Amino acid sequence: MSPRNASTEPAGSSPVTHRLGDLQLAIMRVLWHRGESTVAEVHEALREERGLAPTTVATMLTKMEKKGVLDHRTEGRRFVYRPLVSESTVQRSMVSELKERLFAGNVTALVSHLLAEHELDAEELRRLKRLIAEMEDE
Amino acid sequence: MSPRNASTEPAGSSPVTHRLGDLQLAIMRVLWHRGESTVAEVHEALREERGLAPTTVATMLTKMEKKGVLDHRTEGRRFVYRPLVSESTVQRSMVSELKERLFAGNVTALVSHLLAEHELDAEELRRLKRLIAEMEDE
DNA sequence: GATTTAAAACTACCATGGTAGTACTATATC
DNA sequence: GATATAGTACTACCATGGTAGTTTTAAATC
Repeated sequence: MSPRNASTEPAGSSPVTHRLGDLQLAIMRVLWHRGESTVAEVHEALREERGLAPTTVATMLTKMEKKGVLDHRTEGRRFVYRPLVSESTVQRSMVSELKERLFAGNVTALVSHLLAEHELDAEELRRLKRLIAEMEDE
Repeated sequence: MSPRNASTEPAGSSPVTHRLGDLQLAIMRVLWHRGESTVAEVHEALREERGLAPTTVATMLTKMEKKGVLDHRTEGRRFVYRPLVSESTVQRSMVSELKERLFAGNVTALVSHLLAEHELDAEELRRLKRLIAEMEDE
């Protein structure tokens, strides 16, 4: 149940930008949750929220494999896909990109924006305050 | 010096997603800073960091105008462009999108991620704590 | 062994962002 | 008035994300 799945990070990987589109992210989410999945399983997992053709999912998986964010092995006649980049890596790189592009790299500006424009309730504020406090005494 | 520039927000505008690419953002930044600019001025402003052909900038401006994020008036034979969406609107919509896609809409999760993975120094932490405090007594 | 069938391979589109060359046009200049 | 010129218009390409149909292949079943 540990969120840090270091094994999904290849050692000497190229400086891939890990920028993923919407469907790609949805697919990765499935794989991150399940560890690995066949095309049919991914398709089924996305059925409700997207209702895509199975071939669409398969095509995307192929493209993503070429891109290096996932991998597959063969099991009988099915492909079993597995993520090659961790969720936190993708989060880090996509958040960094946004931070750079939209806030000139200023983390504080981004956090301020979040506090000001994305309503947090009292509970959430308290939780964040605690988090910052923990951050501080380290 | 007020960051809330409501005048750049059209009243009954369509629910445009305000998703901008990298160059588009760079161009908007120029316009946000200068208020308005000719093609040549935008081109010049981006010369150092990008070194694009003038026509590239012009083409992009045309595409962006069709998309509705900016506008132009004619001055002599030059076009003078002006933003139609404010920086904070674009920030809000792009940050929201990322939050949705990557953190299942959970603001706190995103902020936590920022605190954990994007090193803030003591000063920044203090500033954020103050911000949260202000947020709380309102 | 013949046939159904499930799975991947291949191919094809479309939209958008990014990049830029070429064509046109209307001033400014000689 | 002819010409140089500055600016926009038009056209074209490429990459990537998204979507899916058609073809091939190999295994399962009769």
